Amino acid sequence: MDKPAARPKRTRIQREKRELIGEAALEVFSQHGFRGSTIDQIADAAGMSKPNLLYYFKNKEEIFATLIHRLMETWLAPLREMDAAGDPHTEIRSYIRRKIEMSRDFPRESRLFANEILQGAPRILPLLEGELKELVDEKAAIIATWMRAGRLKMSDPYHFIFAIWATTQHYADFDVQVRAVLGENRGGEGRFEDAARFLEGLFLA
Amino acid sequence: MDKPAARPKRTRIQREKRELIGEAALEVFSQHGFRGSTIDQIADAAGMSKPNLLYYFKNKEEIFATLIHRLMETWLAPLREMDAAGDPHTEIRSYIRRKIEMSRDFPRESRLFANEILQGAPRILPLLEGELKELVDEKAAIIATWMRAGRLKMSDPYHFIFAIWATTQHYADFDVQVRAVLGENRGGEGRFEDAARFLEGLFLA
DNA sequence: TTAACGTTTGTCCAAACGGTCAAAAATTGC
DNA sequence: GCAATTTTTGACCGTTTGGACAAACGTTAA
Repeated sequence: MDKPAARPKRTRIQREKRELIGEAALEVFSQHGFRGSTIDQIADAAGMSKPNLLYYFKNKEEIFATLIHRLMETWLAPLREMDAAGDPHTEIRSYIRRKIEMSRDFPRESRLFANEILQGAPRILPLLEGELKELVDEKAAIIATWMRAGRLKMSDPYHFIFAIWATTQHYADFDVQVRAVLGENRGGEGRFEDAARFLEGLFLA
Repeated sequence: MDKPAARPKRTRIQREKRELIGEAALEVFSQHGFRGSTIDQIADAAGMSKPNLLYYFKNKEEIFATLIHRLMETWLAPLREMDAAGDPHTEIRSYIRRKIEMSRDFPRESRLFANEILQGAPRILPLLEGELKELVDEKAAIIATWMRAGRLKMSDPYHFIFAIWATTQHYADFDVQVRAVLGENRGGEGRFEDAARFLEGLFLA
């Protein structure tokens, strides 16, 4: 078994700077992808020189890996909260709400994640096959129970979850397209609220 | 007004080679994105030398632009076919079918497109605001008519279309994740058929 | 045969990029 | 105040990359 690579003790400055770099890297990576981003761009965005940045992260890969692994937790949190003991409609509704809010408030994170998956998830495939699959298996089972009990319209719980992911994240990942199509009038901030209402209707018919 | 840049007359070899390069470029670009792909990779995939490739396309940008513009037509075709005179349920069902089939049969095209949008659609934004918006406006109006006539469940026609896009394309763009979650048993080719059935149920409830 | 034209390649270049290093500057602990 | 340690930087290096170019090769038709 691998030890979890004893976390190096860090100074206050190190913690702060790594945080600052993470924020800058999120901005840059989410806009240009891994290969499209340069260390210089990230260093600029973080207000420091390239060698200085490389004092805190040993290379570009490590910045990206740190970012995306931290992101996975945030990303799965809403699904984790889905409670077997709760009311099905309420649970699904608030899951959709939370996911739409994440698309509205953290579009960069969503795009970073989408980018990684699009490229074949080279860095997080094990997490998808392990942690994510287990979580989805668990929640799909709950949803299946709800459906069998007649408390939710019958359908395939896995594809049900996929559909919620796809539709909610669409508003972050394909934001440009959504705004282009909605145009001036309806493309404002209200689009997230409209989307949320539409999706509740769709999934809780 | 701009003239449409009088198309240069091409020899048979030029047409064939440009086609060959397009196919190779689709393979490479859809896997690594624009910045992540090199002209050398594309040339290799097309079985020719880099200078040879650059004899047919003046630079990397032109290869990509040609690809994505050609792609747009294919991509919008299914929506174009939606017929106001047809039966609403039949029309929607076959639209979903066609879109799922495209995800299954042309995942590279889907990913290339997703990549472009994710980066902010730098090369096709005008098309999204023009041609695409017009098409969607037209079809959303048809759907709205169907809804008002009680022939389709009432909802927001724009978000209805977005949801179909998001869910169907999800099976191409997030394929790795879908397969990771479904696992060995259900992750086989049958997943597209399962998805199609699920989505018909979802959208035509 | 040869001139004209289309195609292919080896070689080369400048810029961009990821990353190193040693030395300077700032901070911390005593 | 001073030594030890941490942080920051300018200069530098090797590699990759997009692209240019001229020369060679092939094809066609008078």
